[in-house]
Order: sequence, then structure tokens, then C-alpha cells
Amino acid sequence: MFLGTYRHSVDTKGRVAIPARFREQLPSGTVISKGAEGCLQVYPPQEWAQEQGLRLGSTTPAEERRLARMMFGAARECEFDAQGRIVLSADQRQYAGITGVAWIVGVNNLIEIWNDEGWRRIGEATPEEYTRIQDQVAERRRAPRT
Amino acid sequence: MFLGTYRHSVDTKGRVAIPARFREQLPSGTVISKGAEGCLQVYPPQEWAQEQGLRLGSTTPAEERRLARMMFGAARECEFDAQGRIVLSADQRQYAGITGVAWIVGVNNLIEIWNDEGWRRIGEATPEEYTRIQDQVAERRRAPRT
DNA sequence: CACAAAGTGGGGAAAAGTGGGGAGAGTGAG
DNA sequence: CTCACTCTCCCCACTTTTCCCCACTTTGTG
Repeated sequence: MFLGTYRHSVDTKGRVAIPARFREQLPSGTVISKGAEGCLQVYPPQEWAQEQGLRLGSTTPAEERRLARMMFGAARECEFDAQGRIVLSADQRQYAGITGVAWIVGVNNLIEIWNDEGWRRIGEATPEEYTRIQDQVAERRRAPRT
Repeated sequence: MFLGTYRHSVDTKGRVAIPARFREQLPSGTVISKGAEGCLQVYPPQEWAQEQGLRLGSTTPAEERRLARMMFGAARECEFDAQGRIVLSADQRQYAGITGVAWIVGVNNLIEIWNDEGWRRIGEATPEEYTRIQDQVAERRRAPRT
């Protein structure tokens, strides 16, 4: 389970340290890919495995081909150096708008990486908004397929 | 597992370097052929073997005959030079519209090679489209044979 | 306060990618 | 048959990127 928010720096080589608390839960086979709202997402192997049912072959339908290309094309296996850092590719940094600092956030089953601006927007929700959003989600759960 | 997108140049001899990460997963017997949407596809031996289910015989439907001819007729075994490059034949380059640069994309079980324009079109999906496609595929999986 | 663990920064060797020369086989024209 | 030409490999040289290693700073803990 990944919890908490960490502010780490990204150096000129694109390296960013993954918090030790997270790292010790990430075996090899961990994958980083693009996520919704312009963040990057880190999938532990057991989470990523669910995405892998998607395979290409001569009989794969067009929609699945498209999705597979986007998903896997944007992903990379995480490789930690001796200091516990991973390298964000130029493409990933550009997608997430990350330059000097990154916010690394544990979101239960996976980890997200945000730029300053993006994470600020998430965090600036007032208690009232928070309550409203919580209610919305509760509502949808009661009546799915809306 | 093949992941990530790489932009490599294709020289005047039609040579293109396969990313080292991919190359080390490609034993001899790897095959390159034409793929859907105008890309080229690189099949590791075990993936290619699955395509061999497609055979010609007196009862093969016309569509399958056509597909088989295209796939196998266009295929070639990959041969790497000392620098880790393969040569794309003039025919393959023309089919894929590849001139100066090529995008080499890992798509889980196989590798695709795209021209600038083609790959840009795949990647330019908005987050909303991405979500929609993801939902469609999930839907189809839940209720196969539609 | 001292020690250990975590995070940050940079130099340099090694690996990956790029471009081109040239030998040898195959092809076609004179 | 010979010559010129093309195409395919194989080899070498250069540039760029990656990654491995070391050192320092900061944070946390007993």
C-alpha cells in the first residue's frame, strides 16, 4: 500500500529518487507509464500484469490495436540505480511537464508523479469541495452505468 | 515484454538500429513483416509461431488466403549487423512510408516500426479518447463474440 | 549530539546509435 | 566474354547517451 506525498528534485539527467518507503515495495518488473490528467503512473508488477492480457496478433481488432500501442508505447520498465533513482525519459518529462521538481504520491495500489502546478491543483481543494466530491463518488457507486 | 517508444534514424542504405533493450530479447528466428495501419511488425520466434496457424488449403476462405499471402510474402527473417541494425528492404520502406526517421515501438508481445506521420496519429489521442477506447475494449472483453 | 539512512549532484567509462568506405556477388548491356 | 553497375555485407570511425561510481548534504532516529 502506497501512502503519502513527497517532494523530490529532478536533476538535469532526468533522474528522480523514489521514496525509500515506496521503493522497498517495488520488485523488479515495475513499470512506469503515462496516466490521466497529465501525471505519470508507476505500476507494481501485480498491477501491471492486469494490463498484459492485451496482445497483438493478426486477428486483434482495430480498437485493441490502438489501445495496446498507446499503453505499451508510453510505458517503460523502472530501473533503479544504486541510489534508488529512476530516469524519466525526455518524453515522459515533457508529457508530465516536469522540470526541476516532482511530487511523488502514493495512491493506494500505485504511485503517481506530478509536476508542481498539477499537484497544487489537486491539493487546493477546500473541505467543502472534498465533501462534495466524496458524495458524488458515493452516489455513482450506488447507481453504476450512468 | 517490449515497452517504450524510440525515435531512430534510417540511413540511405535503409538500415535502422533496433533499441538494445529490444534486441537482447530477440533470438535468431525473429521475423519482420507488414502490419496493420501501414506499420511494420517484428515478431519474436514464439509469436511468429502462433501466426503459422494461418495455412493455405483447399478449404481456406478467400479472406484468409489473401491475409496469408500478404503476411508471409512480405516477411523476412531479421539479420542484425555488428551495430545491431537491420536492413529494411525497399519494399518494406515504401509500404511503411519510411524515409529518414522511424519510430520503433514496443507493444507488449511484438515490436512495430512506424513513420513520423503514422505514429503521430496514434499518439495524438486526447485523454478522453484514451478513456473511451479503454472502456470499449473492457466492454468487448466482458462480452466477447459481438 | 552522534550515527545511520535518505536524497542530491556530477565525472567519467562504457554502451548505444549514426554515417560512410570498400570488397565481393550478382545482373544486365554491349 | 567483359565491363560497368548495383546491391549486400562487413568493417571502421565518430558522436551521443546511458549508467556506474563516488562524494557531499540533508533528514531522521536513538
